[in-house]
Amino acid sequence: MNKTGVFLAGRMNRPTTKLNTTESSQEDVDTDSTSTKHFGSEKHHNVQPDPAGPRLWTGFPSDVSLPGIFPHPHQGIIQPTLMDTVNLSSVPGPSSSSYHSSISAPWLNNECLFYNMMPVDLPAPVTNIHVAQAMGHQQVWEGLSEVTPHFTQPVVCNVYGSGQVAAIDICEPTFTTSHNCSAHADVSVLGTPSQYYQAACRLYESNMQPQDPLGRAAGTVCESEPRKPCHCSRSKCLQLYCECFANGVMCSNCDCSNCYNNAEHEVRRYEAIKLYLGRNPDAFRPKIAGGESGKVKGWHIKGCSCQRSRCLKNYCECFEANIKCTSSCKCVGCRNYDERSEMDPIEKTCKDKGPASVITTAMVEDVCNHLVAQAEKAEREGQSPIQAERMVLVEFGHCLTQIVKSMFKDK
DNA sequence: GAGTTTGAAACT
DNA sequence: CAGTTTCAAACTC
Repeated sequence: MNKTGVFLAGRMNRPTTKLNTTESSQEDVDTDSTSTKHFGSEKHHNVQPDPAGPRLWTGFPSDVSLPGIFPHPHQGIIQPTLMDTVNLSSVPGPSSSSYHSSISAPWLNNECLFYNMMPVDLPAPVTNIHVAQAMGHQQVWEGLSEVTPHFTQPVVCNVYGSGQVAAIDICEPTFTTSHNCSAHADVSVLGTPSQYYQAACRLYESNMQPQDPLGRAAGTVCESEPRKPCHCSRSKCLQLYCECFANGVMCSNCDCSNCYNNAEHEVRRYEAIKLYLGRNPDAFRPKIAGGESGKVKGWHIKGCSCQRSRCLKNYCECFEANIKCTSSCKCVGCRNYDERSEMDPIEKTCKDKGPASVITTAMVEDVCNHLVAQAEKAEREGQSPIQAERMVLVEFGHCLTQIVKSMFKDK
């Protein structure tokens, strides 16, 4: 069971492969075979490699000039007008869902994005710009948070079947409106899948560390705060059952057996990470939104599903996180509700509640804290008033997104 | 410490 | 998407 600080499981993009950590299938998850499988091999995705190379993107072609778009090969700007020109749903490919299998809208921190792409039949010439477009368009697709292109984190982009991957470190994001956004991108092609894994994991690890008051609670193997050891025996600590793995932490001083969540099993660990990110880009995100600042405790984005504990025992993720259940929860007979919010006095259930019970006072306080924190951050950094305002607005957008997701998750 | 209960994750 | 199984943490004795 995952507990406080464990990560959000949101919209699923289930692959056809399953994560199998049993002994009988260990080899399936090992080295080359899985690299091929998880990188969308021809076999797995029924896509034949293009003899001319990847059709979507292999980096910045030296002969492509994009004046005004990418000023130079390592400092690009994603133009807003271009973002609206590509409709991914209309792009032919083996699977429209697998084409843009994973890109997440960052919520609270600078964690790494893993972005997988299938080589599809895009009209030539296809350039890196299409990636930018795809990313921007996907952002628009994903919802409110996604239309705010807060690309503050590195992006690891894998072009399926191409044998090439790229790390995109996008910085200095700016935000104005959902149709007017830009981001500066530093893009470099990494090359082989193994390089991808290494880069992905580096970024994953580095960005899982606590970074700011709005960041996740979990750290990495190098975390400074003590962490409860896991006791996994069957999952090899490579499933989300394992708290360490779910928190993006390598097992250390745990009581687990047959653990693969360590540096000795990097490849397998990366495979698992990538698989879960492929299924769900938010797989390693905190389940508890906000709640890192002061007395405000945040809220459980997905909500609990308790049946018997009445949400009064630590079996309940909300209770254990010391937060109240909301209408996002599917619990029955809940006693862990915010008395300041509307709650069915008879059933004491969090089901089928309106926004009044979704937007709890804790949420409101939390949002306010976040906005203040953002303003203070801007002040510390000596940002201009306009930039400070922008930062606060971006943060507000993030908060709203989470609230909206909570409200409509089960609707 | 062993066994049971619980609910999230994984699977069908 | 609902039902079932698996898993590991929480809990009880």
